[in-house]
Amino acid sequence: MANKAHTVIEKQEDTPRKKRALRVWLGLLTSTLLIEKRVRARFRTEFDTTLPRFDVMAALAREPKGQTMGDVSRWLLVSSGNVTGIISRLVADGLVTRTRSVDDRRTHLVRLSRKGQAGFERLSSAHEQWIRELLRCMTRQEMATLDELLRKVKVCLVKEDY
Amino acid sequence: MANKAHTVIEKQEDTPRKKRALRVWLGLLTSTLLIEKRVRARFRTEFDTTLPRFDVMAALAREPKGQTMGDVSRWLLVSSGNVTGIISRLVADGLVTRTRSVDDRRTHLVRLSRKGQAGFERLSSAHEQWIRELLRCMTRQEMATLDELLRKVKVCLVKEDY
DNA sequence: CTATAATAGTTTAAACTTAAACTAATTGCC
DNA sequence: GGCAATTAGTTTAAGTTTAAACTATTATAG
Repeated sequence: MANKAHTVIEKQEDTPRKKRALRVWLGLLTSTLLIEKRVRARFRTEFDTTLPRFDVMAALAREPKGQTMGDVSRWLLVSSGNVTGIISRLVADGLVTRTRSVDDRRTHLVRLSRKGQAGFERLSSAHEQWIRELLRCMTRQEMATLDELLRKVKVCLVKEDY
Repeated sequence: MANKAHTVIEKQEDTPRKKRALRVWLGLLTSTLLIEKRVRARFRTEFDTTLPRFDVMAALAREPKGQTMGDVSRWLLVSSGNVTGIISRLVADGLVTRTRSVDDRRTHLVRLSRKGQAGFERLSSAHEQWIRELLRCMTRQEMATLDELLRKVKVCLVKEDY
């Protein structure tokens, strides 16, 4: 973006190798944003809830026995303060229970309430259907390749930056 | 996530076709989040700025003659209220100028100031370098394929949901 | 045992984000 | 011309997000 003085037209084909990684990154970002926008909108209009709430509920649903705030924070890759806020609202709505652990009184055991479980199942199956529809025009092979490449990206990231 | 009662172990290989799209979506989300986290951290520690500020400056840099708030909002896929806030802070910092248009007095012409241009060039080249490093272990061919598939995802999205 | 370090969470301040309501200006229709 | 509909942008309220400071608890070192 800084030094394009030497080339008036910037076509996709002649992208210099320098910009290849940048182009992949922008592609990732845009695809993700577009899907996110649609999913957020449907959570709001069809279920009057939000994507972050769903994400936290999905994390909790993985462990019916319950888990700590830190588990949720690490799984979702967000800060612990962030989890505190969302969990608090879910608890206030009766969808989640939070109980102080007895053996380690620093930690809290959080889990979906019965109401939360039922709610999550409805959200989850709708969500899955939305994603399937959004990616409907991708072939099985394309999705497999994309999945594989994305997995490699994640491996790269862990390898590169510490 | 809802109905995994019939299978205790969930391996990646035997993911039912139902979950393929979901898996791709989670891969997209996670890769993007991981890169974003690293980029945010470096913008903060090395330049004391934020990713959204950079995004807006990058959008402005595309049009040295200036553009409207709406142009920026549409380019970045974010709400106009969002752009208003970020631009206001950039203006307050002397990095951006905002002038009311004469011919259509509803619109504002926004553009990088000289200081903003200079600042953006530094941010931009560092940013490009970070991304290149983060994706260093991806081969040229892998990046080309990934780029192509992501482009197709975007086409899908536009086609599917209106 | 006790002081220190490390850990789990919460709180706080600031920024980001959105949708919805709102203001101001322009366009279109008659 | 004049009024309705549209458009550009801002404002508002609520929620999300982060980093940093803080509290409470547990682990560790001597």
